[in-house]
Amino acid sequence: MMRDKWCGEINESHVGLNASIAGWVNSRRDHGGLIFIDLRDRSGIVQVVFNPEIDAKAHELAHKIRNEYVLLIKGEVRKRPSGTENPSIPTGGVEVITKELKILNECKPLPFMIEDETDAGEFLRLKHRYLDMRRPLIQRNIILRHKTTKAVRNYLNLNEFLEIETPVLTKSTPEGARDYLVPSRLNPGHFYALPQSPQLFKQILMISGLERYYQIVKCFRDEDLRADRQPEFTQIDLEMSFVVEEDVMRLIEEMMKCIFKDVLEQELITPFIRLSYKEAIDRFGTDKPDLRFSLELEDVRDIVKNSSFQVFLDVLSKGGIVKGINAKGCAGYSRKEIDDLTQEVKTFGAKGLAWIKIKNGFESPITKFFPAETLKKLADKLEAEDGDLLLFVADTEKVVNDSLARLRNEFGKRLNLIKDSEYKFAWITDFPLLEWNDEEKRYEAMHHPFTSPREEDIEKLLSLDFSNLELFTAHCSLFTALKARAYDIVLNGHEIGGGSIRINRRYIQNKMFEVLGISHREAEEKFGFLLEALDYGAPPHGGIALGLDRLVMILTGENSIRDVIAFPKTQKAVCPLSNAPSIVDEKQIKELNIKIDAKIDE
RNA sequence: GGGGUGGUAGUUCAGUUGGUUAGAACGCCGGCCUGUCACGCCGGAGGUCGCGGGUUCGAGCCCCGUCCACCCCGCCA
Repeated sequence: MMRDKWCGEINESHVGLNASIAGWVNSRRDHGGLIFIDLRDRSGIVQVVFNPEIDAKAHELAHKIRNEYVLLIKGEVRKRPSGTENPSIPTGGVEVITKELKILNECKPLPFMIEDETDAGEFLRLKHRYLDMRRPLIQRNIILRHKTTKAVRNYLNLNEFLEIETPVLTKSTPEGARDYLVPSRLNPGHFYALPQSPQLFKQILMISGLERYYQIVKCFRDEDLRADRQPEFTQIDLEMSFVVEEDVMRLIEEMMKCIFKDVLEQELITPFIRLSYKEAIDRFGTDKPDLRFSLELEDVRDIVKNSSFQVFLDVLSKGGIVKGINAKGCAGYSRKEIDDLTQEVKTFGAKGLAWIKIKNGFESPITKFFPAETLKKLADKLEAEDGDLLLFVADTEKVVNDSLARLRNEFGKRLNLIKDSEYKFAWITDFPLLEWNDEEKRYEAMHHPFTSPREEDIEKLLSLDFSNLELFTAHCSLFTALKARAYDIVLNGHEIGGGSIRINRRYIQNKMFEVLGISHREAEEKFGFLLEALDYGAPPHGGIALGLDRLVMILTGENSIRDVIAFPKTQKAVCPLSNAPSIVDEKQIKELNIKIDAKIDE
């Protein structure tokens, strides 16, 4: 080994000893006589001193040292002279007096400075990710991610799970996200798909009798990006046989306990809160509520129907809803501030935002449509006090809930209702089995097509006739009443995972495909191997997949999963470091029997 | 596909009503400096104002288009 100590581990106990350390020059302070250098490696920073009276040669050489030069230093650990200690770093009581300096490599002037509080643009940071990742903050994130996967593996290994790999070159499936496709050279005109998740394979593993499977695995979805969505992302994927919902949820609760203990040294309280999908939507407007604060939505239909406010009445007559939220203490909001909030809800399709300020009475352009008694009831319902701002949205259920859920989160932040370092888990259960897709005019699986309906809904499902569209629509309410054996896990307002108990009987799976409008032939083509496997003694099974990137993002307190991924992509799914994707040689394309039909800017 | 914000020195930004030579800080280069740790002091270099077009006597600034980045909607079982 070139070195025998890490920079960050040097302390008072090493005083008087010789040490070899290596690392990068974090900063230099050249006094002409004495030269100080902060040397950094993964473990931390230690001050190195060059004194011409101790080693004139090293001192001379040290003049040319610049930031991020790579050095090997041999020297003596010394207590710093009294009064020159630096309490702001862990090694601040000591320093290394250089007796031998070796410059292992030089470094050009940097495109941006390497410091935790960098203000460099993100694109630049990603382009030079190797420099960005030298920042202790990013290193901390990467290390924390490692600790998380280590805790996961420890826990699952102890619980008889087997880590099993599944194919990356796999089959395109019709449901779900857009696939990334890989052309097959050996099979002209045929394509693999990169897996959106190992869903089918993990079910096959259960049918194979392997009982408990897990994998920390890359998944791929060719959809547009967000702060918490990358085209390739990592799941903690697991599946178990002979279990019901409760078993999977308990297992994950225990796993989270281990993660929090190992990674954050925190005790989690279990079981986590359980909310039905309906309750989550009713109270918070979303199936991923942030439970660190209350600020709940209130349904005010019954109250506002006693008004002459046509906007509300129209919505109600069309079967829409009206809900409100109380922005505590915001009665002082200006016209512009309310306009900005209105703009915010318009992105969800809301046509407007009704407001009432509580200021020694009711102040609002709409009060004239409301009898005094009705206003009083509204205020009571929203527990309004003097100084509050009441906000209402009237529209379809979806628009109202989406809009107010956003406002709720916004006010959670603005009103400082959210404590950092607080973690609120919840399980969301009792999801509808099906969801109407208005674009395709058909029902879709809310979770995925392999999710089992509730036991008591199976008979209902089987008895229904889906062959004709009219009956289909006539039975609308029946379909939406069907519940899935699915569960999502939510942490601080982020969906960090979801799973279900799967269908393990062929006839039920067949029926599901029928409901989803997937023809017998298509089902055979796309999922035939699973369907067939179901015929050969498929055990009851279920599982879950957790988004590792999102989980680690929350554990590190970051706002984007890009900060917890070593090599993330930009919003256009470009890797600024490698410049992928790129055009390829004509020859490569030809070998794949593919023709490009696109204008390409080189 | 849509909405929003941004793009000026290596970096982060400022740049007035369209008007002379486009500034600051940090970084970089040279010099001085033996207790600094945001070292200090003196001096210096550094610009295709994202790109293309237009309006104008004159554009970093106004208009049109385009590219890129970030946030959001759609989309993401």
